[in-house]
Amino acid sequence: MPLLTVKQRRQLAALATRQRLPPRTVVFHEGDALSWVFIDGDGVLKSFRELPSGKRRIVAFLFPDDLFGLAENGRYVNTVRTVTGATVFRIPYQTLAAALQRDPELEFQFLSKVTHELRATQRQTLVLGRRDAAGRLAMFLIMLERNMPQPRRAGRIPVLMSRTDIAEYLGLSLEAVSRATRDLARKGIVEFEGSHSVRVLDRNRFESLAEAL
Amino acid sequence: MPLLTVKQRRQLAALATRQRLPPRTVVFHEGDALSWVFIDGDGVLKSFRELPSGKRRIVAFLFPDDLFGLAENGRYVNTVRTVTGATVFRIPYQTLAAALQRDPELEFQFLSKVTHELRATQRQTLVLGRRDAAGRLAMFLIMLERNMPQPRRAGRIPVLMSRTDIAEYLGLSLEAVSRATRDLARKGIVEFEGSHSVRVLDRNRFESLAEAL
DNA sequence: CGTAGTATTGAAACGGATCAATATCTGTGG
DNA sequence: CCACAGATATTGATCCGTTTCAATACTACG
Repeated sequence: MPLLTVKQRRQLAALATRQRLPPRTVVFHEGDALSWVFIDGDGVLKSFRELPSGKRRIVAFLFPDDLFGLAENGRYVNTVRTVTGATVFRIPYQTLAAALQRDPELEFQFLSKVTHELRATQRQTLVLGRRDAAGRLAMFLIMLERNMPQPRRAGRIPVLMSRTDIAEYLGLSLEAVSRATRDLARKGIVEFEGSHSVRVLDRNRFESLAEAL
Repeated sequence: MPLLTVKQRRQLAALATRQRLPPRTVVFHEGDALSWVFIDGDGVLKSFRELPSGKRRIVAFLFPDDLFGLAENGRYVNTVRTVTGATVFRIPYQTLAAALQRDPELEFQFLSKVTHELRATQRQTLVLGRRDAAGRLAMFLIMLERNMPQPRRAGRIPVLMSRTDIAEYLGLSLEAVSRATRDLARKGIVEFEGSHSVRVLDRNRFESLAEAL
């Protein structure tokens, strides 16, 4: 997933409004009328659904350049909320639809982005198919590593979200996530520096655990 | 998801090759070089991945009008194989890419299709997030019902795939699927007529079970 | 009609959920 | 700057459902 090209940025800038959002800000709610489509310029957000039982399932974490604002029948499908502070680009849906009809190249960028989201979601179904908490966590950490901004310092992965968020994403209880982190550390595969930074100690075992199932 | 319009069919017909495939035919393998993009015209297919452990995870079932042939770095991401006999439309990737650059309206149809696949995959993550086999199965059956061809005869849902396929899709063991079907039947929620057709007996309990988690 | 794949059922063990108690972190106001 | 409160995280003990292993039944196709 390359960053946006200069040209794309220019095209988008003409259509979009840039917006700075503090942490824990709701961008839109599930069921709201579709009015804008968004691109994450910077920061992490989560896209989730509230279930009838009161539980919450995070469908995706959104990283820079990710497209979001998926709708069905004119209504957003998920709620989106910032995790960290974030900058988003907001494009009125009607404006976007019109621009896409006019500009096939721009449209192709959007097609690529949606395809990218599709691949990411398919990968998540693989994660959720696993039965073991430690394996799911390892896959999650690798996903974070892939989405890490530039300076990837030797095996140090920043974990911007809470344990609860991770649990809701991995389909595990908070406790299971906590225990899985402890287990990975105990086995000497990773090391936690505070609860929001991980360092990979044994890359081989880390990756083979992730690819195990 | 509406069927293709007459116009779309005409556009596609100009680009695509129609192909009739017997049951259990591999369309392409994970890792093969991307050469065509496909649309299911008729019949059911499965898109899956072989895991290092030898296990298999079905990422999606494909129903009429579904687009498939997702690739990354020029290689297919999943293996696709027919479940029933099927008719597929096969479009050379290069031809398609060129056509999309020329025809924004056609491109928009593809954008819609990919978006549709994305929604479907997100729904599946919700299914996989559940812990109870019976609930997952109920959601699966409702998904089948939604994708059923025209003549939806009073609560009778044809189940074209094997128990094993269902298990690989739901992230359960074969045995768990078997027991879940038995449980749904025992509770009088559905009734099986042979193992490849279900009749919904108690629509209310059926749907509330599916929406439970 | 037989055989190979497919499905069902039972018994036991494992792993995660849940409940509950305690610990740690974060941000706010005194 | 420190103390406090609320949220977040860790750890322990028990329970429950699914996996696994194993044996048997079904069914579809040649």
